Amino acid sequence: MNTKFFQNIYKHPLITPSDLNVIIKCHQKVHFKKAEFILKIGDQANDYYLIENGILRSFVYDYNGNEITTNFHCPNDISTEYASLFQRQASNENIMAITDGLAWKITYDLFQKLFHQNNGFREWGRSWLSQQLFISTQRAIEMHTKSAKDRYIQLIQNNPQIVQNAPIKHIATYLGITDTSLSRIRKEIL
Amino acid sequence: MNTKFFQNIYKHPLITPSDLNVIIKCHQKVHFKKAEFILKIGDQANDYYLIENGILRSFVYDYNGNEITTNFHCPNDISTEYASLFQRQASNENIMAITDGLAWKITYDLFQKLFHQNNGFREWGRSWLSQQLFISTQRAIEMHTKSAKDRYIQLIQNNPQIVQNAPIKHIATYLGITDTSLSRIRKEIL
DNA sequence: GGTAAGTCTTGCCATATGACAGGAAATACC
DNA sequence: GGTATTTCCTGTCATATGGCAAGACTTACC
Repeated sequence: MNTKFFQNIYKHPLITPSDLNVIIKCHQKVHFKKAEFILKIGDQANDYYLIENGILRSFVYDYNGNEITTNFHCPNDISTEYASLFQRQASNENIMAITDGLAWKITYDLFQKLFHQNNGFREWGRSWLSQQLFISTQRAIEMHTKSAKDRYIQLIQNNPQIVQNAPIKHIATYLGITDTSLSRIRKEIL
Repeated sequence: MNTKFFQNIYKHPLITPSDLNVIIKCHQKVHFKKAEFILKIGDQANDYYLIENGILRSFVYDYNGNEITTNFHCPNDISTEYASLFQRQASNENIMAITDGLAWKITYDLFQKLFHQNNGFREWGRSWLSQQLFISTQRAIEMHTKSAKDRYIQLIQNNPQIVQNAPIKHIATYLGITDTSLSRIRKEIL
């Protein structure tokens, strides 16, 4: 059990070391394999995953049935479908592994218990949600203030592991373009 | 004091009528005027607003200094900058009134108090945040799966009040296009 | 090792949107 | 009421990206 790993994710001034121990105990080790589904559209998310290594990807389908990658989840990220987990609804996203990997999952019930029992965890939870909201808003803004090329360069700089491991077609839809265009952008960058 | 108004916003199975009364008492009436700043970039958000009537708009600046509208806030919406309010940081968005209006605000301290004292309010809060996150994600997806024209038509259908009250340039940046293009789209739709 | 399946690149042409600038129309202001 | 300001529309041309299809290349599999 790698305490540093959890410490890094559950970082909040109100979470004490003994809180952290309680929190850690609520997690369960999970190995995942490339191409494995972690969550399917229509199912209810029952847990969230702290990724220790490997990469996940969440995606939806557009009106033509094409996969649109909405997010990549890398080591030290938390992966889940918020609306499904926290509002107990059917998921509207798929989550699938694009590499083999290792994660720690926590169930909704245990999350719920911690959330109500532990003040620090509660604050952390709210802060994390609002942080995710901020990231999501930023992304929406960059989707139309930056060119596809700039967004790709930014991805290379911030998440080289994604660029190295994910197939071009998934990166392309994440960037909001076709694989054809991304291929041209790559050529241009060289 | 319009109870129905609050009831509609603070709708959650775990919020009892007496909870609701406590919650309502924490709010304070605020009138706002067209072009008034509710929040400025760099300031810390200290409250959130339940809008009873009128429209607010939040916006950022792109790398060229142009205003980009990130959101409109209509009657029965809650308006704030989440990251600033909940993570006690400087805001990275401006919020400005585009019409005169009336809102009810609640301060961070009172929100915080309710959040820790009241189970139903806490659940509502988390549910609301994850709902916002869902909306934000949906918007990011639609920004590249739908054409600007479709997004505009959708806006007309879902939020006619915005189309009627906001100047074209603000609607355009919200849709991710220029006012020139929006003008052409409007012409085409007729 | 050979076939099949999937992945990436490239060429051609179409289209949506942007940049800029001029003008019309509406609105604000003294 | 008249000037200034803002808002909106429109024309021309440039550019980014898409759609489609062919081919090269890689990977998986029996």
